[in-house]
Amino acid sequence: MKIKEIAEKLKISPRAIRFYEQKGLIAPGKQMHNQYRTFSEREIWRLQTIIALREVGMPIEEIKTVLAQIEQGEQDELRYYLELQRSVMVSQWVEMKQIIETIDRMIDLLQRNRSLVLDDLYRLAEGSRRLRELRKNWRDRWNFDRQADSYDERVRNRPYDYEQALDLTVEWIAPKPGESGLDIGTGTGNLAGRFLAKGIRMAGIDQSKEMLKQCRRKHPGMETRLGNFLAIPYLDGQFDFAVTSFALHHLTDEQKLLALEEMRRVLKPHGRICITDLMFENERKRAEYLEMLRQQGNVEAIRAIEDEYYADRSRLLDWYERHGYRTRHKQISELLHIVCAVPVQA
Amino acid sequence: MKIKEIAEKLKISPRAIRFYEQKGLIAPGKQMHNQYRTFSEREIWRLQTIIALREVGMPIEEIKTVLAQIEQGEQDELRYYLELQRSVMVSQWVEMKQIIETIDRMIDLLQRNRSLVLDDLYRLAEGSRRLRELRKNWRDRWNFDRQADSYDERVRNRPYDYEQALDLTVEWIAPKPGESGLDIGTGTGNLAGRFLAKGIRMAGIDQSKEMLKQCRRKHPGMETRLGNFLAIPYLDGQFDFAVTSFALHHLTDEQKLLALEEMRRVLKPHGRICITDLMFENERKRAEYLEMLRQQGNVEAIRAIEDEYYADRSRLLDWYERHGYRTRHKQISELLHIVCAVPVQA
DNA sequence: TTGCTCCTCACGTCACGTGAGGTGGC
DNA sequence: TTGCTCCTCACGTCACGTGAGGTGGC
Repeated sequence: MKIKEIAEKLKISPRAIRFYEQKGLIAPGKQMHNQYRTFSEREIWRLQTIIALREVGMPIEEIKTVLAQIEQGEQDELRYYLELQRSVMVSQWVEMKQIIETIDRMIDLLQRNRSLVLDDLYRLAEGSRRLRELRKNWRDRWNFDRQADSYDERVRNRPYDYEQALDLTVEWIAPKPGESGLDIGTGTGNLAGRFLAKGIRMAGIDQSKEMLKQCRRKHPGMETRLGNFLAIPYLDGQFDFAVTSFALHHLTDEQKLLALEEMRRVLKPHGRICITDLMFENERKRAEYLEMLRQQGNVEAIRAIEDEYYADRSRLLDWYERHGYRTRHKQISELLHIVCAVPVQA
Repeated sequence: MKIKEIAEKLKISPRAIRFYEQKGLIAPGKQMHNQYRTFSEREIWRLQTIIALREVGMPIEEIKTVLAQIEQGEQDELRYYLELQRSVMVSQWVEMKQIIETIDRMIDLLQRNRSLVLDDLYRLAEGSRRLRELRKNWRDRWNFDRQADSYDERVRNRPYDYEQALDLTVEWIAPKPGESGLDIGTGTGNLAGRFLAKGIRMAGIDQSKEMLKQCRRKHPGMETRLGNFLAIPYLDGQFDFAVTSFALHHLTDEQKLLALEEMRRVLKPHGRICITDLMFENERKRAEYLEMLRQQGNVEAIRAIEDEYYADRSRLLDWYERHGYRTRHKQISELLHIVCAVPVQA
């Protein structure tokens, strides 16, 4: 088959095909005397795969990697790359929605004021940018992939009442038969597993591929997706409840609020949220606690706290109140709290 | 002020500022001997405006136009360009959601099949592309802006029972106090006006700026937005009902189904939809009608029909059924039908 | 003299689109 | 000879990022 023929068959341009060749994704044969390209069956399925992956926005270099892995029989990698691509697209999708909301506010502003309010427009843009950067700055600072093997063990050795907290989380959520829930930052699935044991359908997201691998091994019935807390890889309104344990302290307080918004987005209208994590009652308690550690000379503990972002519980409660939730909370141990929220029925 | 100072103040790069100068958006003074740029108050507010509009994705050439118009006192144009930008962003947002759904399906496929199914992936991508092109191919073929002045008059002269159809639409929707509705392709607001008269909050979208201008004049209390039927410029779940009259026949039958999906997206869970438009009961009736016209030698009427896309009512009803709606319909005159749909309560 | 700020080219990004100019087979 | 398909450069896109190499003022 010559280039024009497949170009028409696959509905792409000959130029695109040549470009893929130039980038090393395909290597069609060339006729000796006139350099015409000839395409074999193998080149054609390669092209089809390229087109399929380009359609969902995957960059050419990544497609190249995927093709090589397929040829080596490592076909599971394809799924991984698609999951990665999904999380990229969801991030953009969430950002785009935020931009649309910003435009809405700008137009609203122009409509309400008779005089021109360019200053206010600029201020709206500044807010929008700040949100964008909050999202962008959330990176995998802690290298979860390498932690995956030893995670369960390390967590078990922690001084707080891990098991008890997870049990209470399930109790407070009180899942009903037929409901389905989402566990944000599911890790190896310790919290989600408790819901699964009660026959509840569960999905879990995590930023670490390795964590999810272990999670799938431990809980084959669970759906797992690779994704970002600030751009949860689900469309709107899918779950009856969302839970998260020992994950949110990786986000700054501002990012935590974005994460709450994201949780709300993927929940059904009356979906409930439960956060089980390390936190302080408020800023004052945090200061007092740090002061105590300083007097004890416990430099290690101080560093541990300052390295992450233990929540300010009062800010969480405040957010819930402003967004029409009724909350319930309990301090499990020195640093461990549970905060559960249910929307007030309209 | 020198370049580094404002760059820091406005949180952009000096390079960006120079670039805006090169593109003619700003013209800072330059010091004689060393060519250093100096920025006056005027340049600073220009920069702020540029930043605000860039933040929402407006291209530089458009920003240039907007800036020129603001300086000439035509400040209403800014709102128009923001509306345009919103409709662009919403289109991309809707497309991106579709791509995410395609990725979801691809991953699902890979999970379910043990062997590699590259063929099926390609087929999914083909479907995705087809939808993209359906959206893209929808253009303003009829130049509504120029029709705006004479629209009401021309419509009134049409042979079908315009007024009666609109009245029945309102009756069937049966709006309750406190509800809010959306009129797709509102034109000069003739249908929306009937709801407004009953004290119902209404929003209207149209592809024509001029139509909307007239609409706003006729109905000051109505919210109007510039936008595309296939990417309605509202976020999800905003309205109790959606109506559309004499608009959908500008879309092909396939595009009509996309438009229905878009309507459903912006409706609350139990939102209802009413379509009042030119259509045929089914393909057979359409053929018979055209045959009749042919026998009458009515070339004019045949051309009018073939130039647009009168709906196939059976396909609409079919779509509603598959998506869980109960429908009710009536033929008003030879070509004019009303189809009303309410979701079956779960 | 050194460090700092500013300047002007000019190439790179990403996935192609779009010519220009030329060759081989019917 | 003419028309068609194919080929290889090579520049353009969009909004900047990133040097390189150089100048003016303290």
